[in-house]
Amino acid sequence: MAGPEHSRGSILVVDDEPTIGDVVSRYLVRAGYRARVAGDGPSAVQAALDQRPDLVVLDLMLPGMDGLEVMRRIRSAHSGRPAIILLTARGEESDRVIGLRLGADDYVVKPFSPAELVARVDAVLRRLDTTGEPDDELDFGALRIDPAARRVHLDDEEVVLTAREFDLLAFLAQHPGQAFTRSQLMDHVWRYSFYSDTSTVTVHIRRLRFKLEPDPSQPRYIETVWGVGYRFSP
Amino acid sequence: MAGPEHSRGSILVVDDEPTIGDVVSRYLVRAGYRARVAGDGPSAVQAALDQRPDLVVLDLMLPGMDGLEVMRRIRSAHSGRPAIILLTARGEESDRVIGLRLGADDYVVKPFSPAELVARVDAVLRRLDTTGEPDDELDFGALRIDPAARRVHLDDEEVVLTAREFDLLAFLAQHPGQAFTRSQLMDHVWRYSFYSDTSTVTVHIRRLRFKLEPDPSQPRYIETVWGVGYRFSP
DNA sequence: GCGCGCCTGAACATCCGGTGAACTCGGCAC
DNA sequence: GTGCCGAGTTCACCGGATGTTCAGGCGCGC
Repeated sequence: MAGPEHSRGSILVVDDEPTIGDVVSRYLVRAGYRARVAGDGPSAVQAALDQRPDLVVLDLMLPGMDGLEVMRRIRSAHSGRPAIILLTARGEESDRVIGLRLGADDYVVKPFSPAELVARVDAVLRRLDTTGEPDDELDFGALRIDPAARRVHLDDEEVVLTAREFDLLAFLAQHPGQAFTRSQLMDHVWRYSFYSDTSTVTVHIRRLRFKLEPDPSQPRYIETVWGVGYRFSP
Repeated sequence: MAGPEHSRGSILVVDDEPTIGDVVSRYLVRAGYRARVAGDGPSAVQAALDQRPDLVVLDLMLPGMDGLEVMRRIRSAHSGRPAIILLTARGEESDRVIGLRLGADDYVVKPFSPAELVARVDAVLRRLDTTGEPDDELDFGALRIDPAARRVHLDDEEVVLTAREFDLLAFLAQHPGQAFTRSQLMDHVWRYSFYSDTSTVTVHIRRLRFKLEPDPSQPRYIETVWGVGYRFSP
């Protein structure tokens, strides 16, 4: 789509080996992305917060901080945000599995070719389409949602939501009227590639209703779509 | 929650090594899918046409026909229908990249564990989810059907339908004027491979008519096609 | 007028979402 | 390090919503 001038998305590459980070980022730039490199865990977390990338390419073998730990921090800082592709060494089967459970969007086994990585990045971002939802404030009269500030107001009163609660509400509200299955919500809000149990969604919906709805047993904003899932009604 | 549902989808496994095909299909069946195995390219293409699987697990190394060629044929046969997961040997990296470019949904590198493959299958199918028609709103004047919201309006009045009722109506309306047998409706709406009794369809049609038709005994939208089944007339 | 197929009503079986509560895990204060 | 706390997850239970079955009667097409 957009030419090389207007970037296709911003990507953070985390690898302790400068050569790899360098080559990879160069390929990504050539493919039309904006790319940054971080060489260790702490600076990766920092960069993720500053830069707000759309995707992070993360080497699991990092000095100082475990790669999975980095991933968890990035995710928990802003629970839904960047997609993550893990780089794993051959045979780290357990790491792979753990990584995917923690919600990596994909992984690439080393050694890999830069072309393959780029293809993976393309695939993941294509699948997630929306290169990040817009951060415009959502105004539904009594209910106002500010994605940038991550605040919600109901009748000018602030409603304090947890990270997941906010992400869930924001996602639903960004697609008003559309019905989603619990699995879809898991995909978009939790970013889990593999889920065990969708009842987590149910519970979070309940808490949202408890905090938001005038009468939680008679929801006005978050409707149940029986046999399907939920729908936000403005 | 993911209990022993009806069937989660139909899968075609293509591998020239009987052992692999066998093990994989067994795991898939245990995970709740219907699975078929094909041992070579031509029969894979044939099976894909007959069976219309939701997903194809395709070994790239096939005797007789190149795996990528098989993939192309399957894809071109019916437009983009089945999702495709490629099995590739380590190091066949160019194939993998080409595969992804050609529109494979994922690939798994051999050797892989069956559990991992199943997880991948889950992920791909859930990601695509839609398992069906586009979400465009259907407008027939007084009757409007919104698949995304899963809502139906009749003369600007919302008609509340259950999940099955909605699916049935949406399917019929997506093929206006076309007559379907009860078995076909079972196939498409219920996704059963084997059904004992098609009278379920009859009952659901009745309820739909009751909710939709101005005069349910004189149906306007859902016509009976004697000796065949039903037809939606816009 | 006949027979098959469709409609009807209601009973029956099943599923699903809401709920409360327990449990895990990290973060934080001490 | 220890222990508390909050967020997130998991689980079992329950009641109502939903889906299925069935027998009888009616209507359609021949």
